[in-house]
Amino acid sequence: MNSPSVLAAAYRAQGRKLTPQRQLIFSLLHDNRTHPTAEALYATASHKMPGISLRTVYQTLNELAEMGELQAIDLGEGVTRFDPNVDDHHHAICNACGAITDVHVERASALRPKGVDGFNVDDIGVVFRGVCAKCESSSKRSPSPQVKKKQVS
Amino acid sequence: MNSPSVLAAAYRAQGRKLTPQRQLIFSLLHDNRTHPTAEALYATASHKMPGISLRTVYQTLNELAEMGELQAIDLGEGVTRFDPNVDDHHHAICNACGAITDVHVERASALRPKGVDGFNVDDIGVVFRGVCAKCESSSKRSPSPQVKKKQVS
DNA sequence: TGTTTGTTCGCAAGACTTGCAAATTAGGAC
DNA sequence: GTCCTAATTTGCAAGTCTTGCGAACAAACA
Repeated sequence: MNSPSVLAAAYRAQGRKLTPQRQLIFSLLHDNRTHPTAEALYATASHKMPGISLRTVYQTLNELAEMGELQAIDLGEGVTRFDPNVDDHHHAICNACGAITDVHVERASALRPKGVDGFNVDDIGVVFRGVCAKCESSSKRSPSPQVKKKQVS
Repeated sequence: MNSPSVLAAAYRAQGRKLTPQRQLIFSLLHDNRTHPTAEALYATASHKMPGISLRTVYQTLNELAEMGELQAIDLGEGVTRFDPNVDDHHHAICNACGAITDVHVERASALRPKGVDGFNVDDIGVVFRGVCAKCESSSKRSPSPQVKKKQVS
């Protein structure tokens, strides 16, 4: 995602207005690697700007996604998460703590589906599920499950 | 997924009852490659057994998923789909017609996430998005978009 | 400062799934 | 074949996440 100032310019260039709400959301998203949900961003935003509405957060996130400034991702949790990282990347999800990490996968773009003829691939998504280093080490003392149901496959 | 008769035995072995509703669902799922949603199965089931409830369909599907007889998959459409194919496989989704196809991916299990240390991979899911052969050829005459938002990445 | 749009906000509504309690029934005993 | 008991099925209400809508508001610009 571009920096808040670049986004501000992009918004103006498109005839969109630069409101305090939008600017706040830009800043909260900048360099954010937590893959927040709209609710999570709303919680943080409310802290800095009491009164901002969840509706506005959703709206701004959708705008940014449409503009290609961020990626809306759905990992099968029932909620949409937003990722400011729009470079080519994939995700690793910890089954214990739920943390989502952006990862690179070598030669991922070279993967091809077998068993289906003439399928024209536009996009490839790889999702790793497992246990992150932090949970791996702490689980030696206290296991902490956290996943509800089988997801993306 | 096992055959209806094997499932029947498995159910009895677990002290579960073999109801007509369950048997019907077993048969509808057998060799089903459409990745149906609960609603879709309910529609078909209702046809053969008027009065069956959507609640029962959901319940039975969840049971089967827990038993490992089928896989609940969420491709980010907002609905859960069920796949009787529990072998190691991945999915190709047509952005035009929405069809979901089971596919194999060579060396998929050898993929590793880069950029995250000590992540212990349990499961890898690959999703291909693009246009299937059928839509590819028909689009030469009539384009037919169908996707709402960006999904699994 | 005034005007014009684009925005924000709050609430209702929509889609999908599950919780719950009452009515029903499969499966085993007699 | 008849009973009994625990598992199931049902229908409805409730819960979660996200969007539609209309009124009030404010950024951008003359």
